[in-house]
Amino acid sequence: MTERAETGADSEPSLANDTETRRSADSSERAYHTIRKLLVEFKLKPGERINEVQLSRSLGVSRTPIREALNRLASEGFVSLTPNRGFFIRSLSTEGLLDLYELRSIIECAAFRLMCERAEDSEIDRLRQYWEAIVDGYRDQPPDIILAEDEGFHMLIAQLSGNPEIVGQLASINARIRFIRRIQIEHPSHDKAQITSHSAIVDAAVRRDAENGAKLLREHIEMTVSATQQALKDALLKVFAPDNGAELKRRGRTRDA
Amino acid sequence: MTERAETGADSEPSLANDTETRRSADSSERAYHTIRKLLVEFKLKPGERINEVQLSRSLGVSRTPIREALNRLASEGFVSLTPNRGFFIRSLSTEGLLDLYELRSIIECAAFRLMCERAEDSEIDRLRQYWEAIVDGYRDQPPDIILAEDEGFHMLIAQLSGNPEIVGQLASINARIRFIRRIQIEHPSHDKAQITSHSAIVDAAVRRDAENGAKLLREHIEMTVSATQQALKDALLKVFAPDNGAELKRRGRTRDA
DNA sequence: GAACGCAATAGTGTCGACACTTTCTTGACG
DNA sequence: CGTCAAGAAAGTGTCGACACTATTGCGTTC
Repeated sequence: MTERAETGADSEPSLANDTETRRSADSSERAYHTIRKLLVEFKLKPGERINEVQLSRSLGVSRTPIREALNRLASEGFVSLTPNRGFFIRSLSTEGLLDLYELRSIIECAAFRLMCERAEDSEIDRLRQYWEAIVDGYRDQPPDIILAEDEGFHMLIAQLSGNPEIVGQLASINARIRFIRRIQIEHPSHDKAQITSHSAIVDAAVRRDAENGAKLLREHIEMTVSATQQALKDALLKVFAPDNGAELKRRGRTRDA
Repeated sequence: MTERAETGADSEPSLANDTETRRSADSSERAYHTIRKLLVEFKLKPGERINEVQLSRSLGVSRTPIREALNRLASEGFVSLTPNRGFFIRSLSTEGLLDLYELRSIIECAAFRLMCERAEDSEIDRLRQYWEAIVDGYRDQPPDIILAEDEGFHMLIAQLSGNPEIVGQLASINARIRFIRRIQIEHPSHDKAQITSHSAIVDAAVRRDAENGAKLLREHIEMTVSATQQALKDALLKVFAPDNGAELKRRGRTRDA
């Protein structure tokens, strides 16, 4: 689940992202991942209009797979489509972000409760092991790894809920807030509070203390939300500062991943 | 079925939309709605493979808009896509259905709580009015109307939560279980329990009793789930019985069990 | 007679082209 | 000078065609 291979490795997207629908490494699929990455990394800026021809040149494929990818991204809320004007990058306003985090919190807390009810002991133990295996070196990892590990932790809880719809839904939400999470991780406000939170959550899981665990989880998410808000402001400043983006708008192809 | 587009691509009155991203009445959009309707009405049977060429002939457009629609439907969980074999109609097994209902219950209960916290008095009153306006003739309406009214009731709660992500998510879930709901409405097991449930939920909303209302809502949904399971079995029997369906595949062979 | 392989067919994935719509440019008019 | 309109340019929406993959059907071999 945890989507590795998103950073540099271009050839193997793998990953069943929101449903368990498998896709191969055809152009359409690659386009999907590449564009999503561009969005997540702010290479394509919020509010901007997407030029299909330019994109298709950049990626070296025709417009057909580009449009298929964009349609998919539209269903997932990354971009929006206005009839005869094309796709626009959805600007994630602060309030929109809060809404997403709120939904995430709802779903994760419910997942935790279900996990406490249903999961086997061995599964709960897998959660414990997962966290213990990474907790030591957690802070020393590069941001991408921290991000993946953090996301993996939360996704594992979702999986242990036993409800694949929850897994899919959470995966979709995570994809949309991933760039924010990453920004937050790199921001100075990111500290070890995360670590203690996760450990406490694992403890609650082991004790099958649904009530407490859900509460911890909710607080954990709320905490990161407030930390994230400042990080978001800083990030937006950075993104719209001169000299940063604008590499995709050049006539020539942008070499990418 | 509802409409056919012949050679003349004239301006046609469009079709009702249901989610956030607005689209116009282009082929792609029409294809989306038409195919979704086919799915919802079991005209295309679960598990079946979708033949793009056949479909495009049926709808009188080329494969491109068909594929765009199918991609969208895939993101939403209606169909699945396997790499070089095409789109398949997702068979909603009983357990898959339970998962969906569970997710729905989670989200709706949360929405109710948020509504109790945040909604204006006037908004809560709108919910009350909505229900009171339809409760009298509720049982005498044709199934489609009952379905719409019921769905509208639940969607209104989602809207009053003030979180558009919740609204969108619930709308997507509703679309996927709509055909089941409809079947259940037509089934003898559908009775006035629905009505009393809804009324009690409205009462709780007016009192802003989040805890009680969420509980009622959960029980309400759980109740319909169990009622639905039997209805689903009956419906599947009906669908796979001879002489029904099979109008879209005129010259094909029907070779399944 | 059954398993295997090979040819023929059906079907998806992608492409380039074109029609139609929106946006930009330019020049006339007040 | 600013406004507006007509034409040009850019861009999306859809189409038909073709390459490549999966599947089916047929003939061969054991």
